[in-house]
Amino acid sequence: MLDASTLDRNSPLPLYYQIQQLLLGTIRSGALKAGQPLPSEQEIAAKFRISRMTARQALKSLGDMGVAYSQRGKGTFVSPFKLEKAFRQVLSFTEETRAVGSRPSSKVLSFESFIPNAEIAGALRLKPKEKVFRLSRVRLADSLPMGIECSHLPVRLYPELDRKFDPSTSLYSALDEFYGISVHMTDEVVEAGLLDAKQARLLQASRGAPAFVFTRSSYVRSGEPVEYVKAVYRGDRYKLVNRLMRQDRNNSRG
Amino acid sequence: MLDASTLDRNSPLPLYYQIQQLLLGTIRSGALKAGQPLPSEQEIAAKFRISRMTARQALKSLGDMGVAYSQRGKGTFVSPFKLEKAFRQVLSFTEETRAVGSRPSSKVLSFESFIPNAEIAGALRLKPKEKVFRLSRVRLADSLPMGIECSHLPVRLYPELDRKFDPSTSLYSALDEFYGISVHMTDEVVEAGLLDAKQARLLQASRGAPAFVFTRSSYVRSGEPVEYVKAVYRGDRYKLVNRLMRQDRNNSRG
DNA sequence: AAGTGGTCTAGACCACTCG
DNA sequence: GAGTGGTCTAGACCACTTG
Repeated sequence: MLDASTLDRNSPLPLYYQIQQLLLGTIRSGALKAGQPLPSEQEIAAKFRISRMTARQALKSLGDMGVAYSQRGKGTFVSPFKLEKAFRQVLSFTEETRAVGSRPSSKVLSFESFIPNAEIAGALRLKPKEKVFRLSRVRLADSLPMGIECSHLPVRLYPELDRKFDPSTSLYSALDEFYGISVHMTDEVVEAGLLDAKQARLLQASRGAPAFVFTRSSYVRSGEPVEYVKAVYRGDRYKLVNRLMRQDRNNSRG
Repeated sequence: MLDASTLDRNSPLPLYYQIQQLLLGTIRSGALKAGQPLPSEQEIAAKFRISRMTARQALKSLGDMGVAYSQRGKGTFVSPFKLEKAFRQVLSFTEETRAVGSRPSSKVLSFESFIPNAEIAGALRLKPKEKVFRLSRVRLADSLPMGIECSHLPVRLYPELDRKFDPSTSLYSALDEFYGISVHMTDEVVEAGLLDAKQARLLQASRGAPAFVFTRSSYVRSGEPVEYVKAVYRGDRYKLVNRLMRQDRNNSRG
């Protein structure tokens, strides 16, 4: 396995990345378990006949991914934390629901364009009288109503979205596919609240039942806001799972 | 500013880190704004008379911190996202409260050791009949009750904690100082619920008011669990602020 | 003393972007 | 074509950990 012949020097994939994938494979296969040492930088460099800096880059990339961690003088070890699970990323309802093994679906309540109020216009940094699409949907997992989501999307960024987007599919996929806009970051505020009468009816729950209230602003890498969401989820069917890391002292000493 | 003389080659701090700090300073001072280009790798290397790889490491570290991002062929730019704020890290109540400019305090409800139930013992991976400390506190910000926290800590890891720890100080600081144990990661489950009669009384709120219910397991880097917390927070005084990043394609192509 | 990761050098070739 | 970041080399010295 750890052999120079397994590397393809003509591949467009960099050498460090090919090695990263090999090491990732041995970890995922279970051959290397949590806490066990990975091959050292010197060992990798020798076996693959590459420079130590390249071997180091492969191990470093595993560290950046959270799959391994290094200790000076000791070695590099498999991290006990599987961040493939439970790490909270920007996920659409579709992705999130599939990730837990359920089947996502939607019931569209409304899909229209209009000039929004100051809260929405401010969050999306709209010009005066600029329009947005508003897409309101009940979200279901395995046909059980989970929550109500109300997305606001600037018409300027998504011309003819109402004709191009099939609401039975993932909104994020459509935005990426049709407009080349992919969300890089989302800021989310979560509040604890109670369902009002209308929400309770749509979610087939009791009025006054506990609920999560989400307000989300999403941005592309340049910082431009591209979506503003208000959502209410049933407190009895929805849990938040967060993984929080302590500040890493590597790059911010002191 | 960008001058070889500003680097200290005898410092124990690495050169790339000194450069990182200089660049961070120009960004924090506002001299370099979101979206503007940082000096290129070649430029930094020339001005500081260091190798390009070292200049690259400085820029890379800013990228890892989320302060900047690089585009092949174009340059490295200041990220529009200030992750110094709102990025959700492992923070104690003390740290979190101070971060928003309020004064944290606590009222200790109980502090005792006992053999816990299966839920707690399982989360902390205790041996049969192994004891834990349980520290129950009402948490206050500027003297307003915010929530009730109930920490469980294995006695094995923290001998004589009940004598060493001053409950008016930060628990995390004490664990680090007295036992060299520093939390690396926390998995958190958040549920939406309602205050029961006892909780409402302790929090000076109404029974049935909306609330957050937290269950947190904290680990050191090796994966060993070191704390298990159950907490209830007032829904009207507490908000969760999360920052979610979309999966980065850098180190996990495909 | 031997092995480990952390830093650093002085080059090199490449793919990409932009004018 | 000039400038940028991405990758890679073949060395080097250091601090740290362990037997």
